[in-house]
Amino acid sequence: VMILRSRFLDARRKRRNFSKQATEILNEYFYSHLSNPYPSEEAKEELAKKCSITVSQVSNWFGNKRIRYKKNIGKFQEEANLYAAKTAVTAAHAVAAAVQNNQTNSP
Amino acid sequence: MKVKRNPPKTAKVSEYGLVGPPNAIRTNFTTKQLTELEKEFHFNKYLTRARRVEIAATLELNETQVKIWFQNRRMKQKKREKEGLAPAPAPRVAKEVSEASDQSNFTSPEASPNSVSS
DNA sequence: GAACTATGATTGATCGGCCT
DNA sequence: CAGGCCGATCAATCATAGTT
Repeated sequence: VMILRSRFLDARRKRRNFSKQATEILNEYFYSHLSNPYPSEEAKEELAKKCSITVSQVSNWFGNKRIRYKKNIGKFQEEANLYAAKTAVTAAHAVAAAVQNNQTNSP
Repeated sequence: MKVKRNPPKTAKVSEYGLVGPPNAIRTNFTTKQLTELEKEFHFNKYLTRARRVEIAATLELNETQVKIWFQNRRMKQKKREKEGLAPAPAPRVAKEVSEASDQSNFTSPEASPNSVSS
């Protein structure tokens, strides 16, 4: 009878899911840094700005993501591949642009 | 009560090798304990050795638990202060999908501890 | 519309670093 | 050198939003 679960002191816990694009940005960072998914304070601030959320929320997101990812890597495999591919495409575009720029610039 | 990890700062955490101390129970503080701790915190943000011993005895907690509670509590407060002071960047995200993001954020942090024991 | 899942937030506790 | 604090993180859990 001592184990009381009067833990609902969190009236402010009115959570709101992040926008689709915010999640997109966060996942992109997470999967492109999968070997070390620990954004620096600066990186967090940047992400926060891009996602229109607070730095704390970015921290929460990464904290949850890291734990949940390692808890069940399999469940996130699909997602991982998806973002890996996306990053690859982005990189390819960057390379292409660089090449183009190099050609028009070198006599 | 130990969860050995290896959060790499200057290394890689590649394989999240399961660290496995079988025991690691997260003690649940009772409402009374939390109330007392909170009360003490508002009196002093920092504890003296003597006060810590006293509180630990009164609430039936380790000195470590009391110490840690205060540390966490201070961090919590700091976070709150920081959060509550600059939440209104109103960048017109003039793009496609973006629902109304209302943030009734004002300078009113704490709520009242309600203990509605059944 | 209940049952289940996804997800953001909270928090006791640990880790490493720094300071006293 | 021991002990405390800070900052970041973990890990389990809560409560709600979104699915089925």
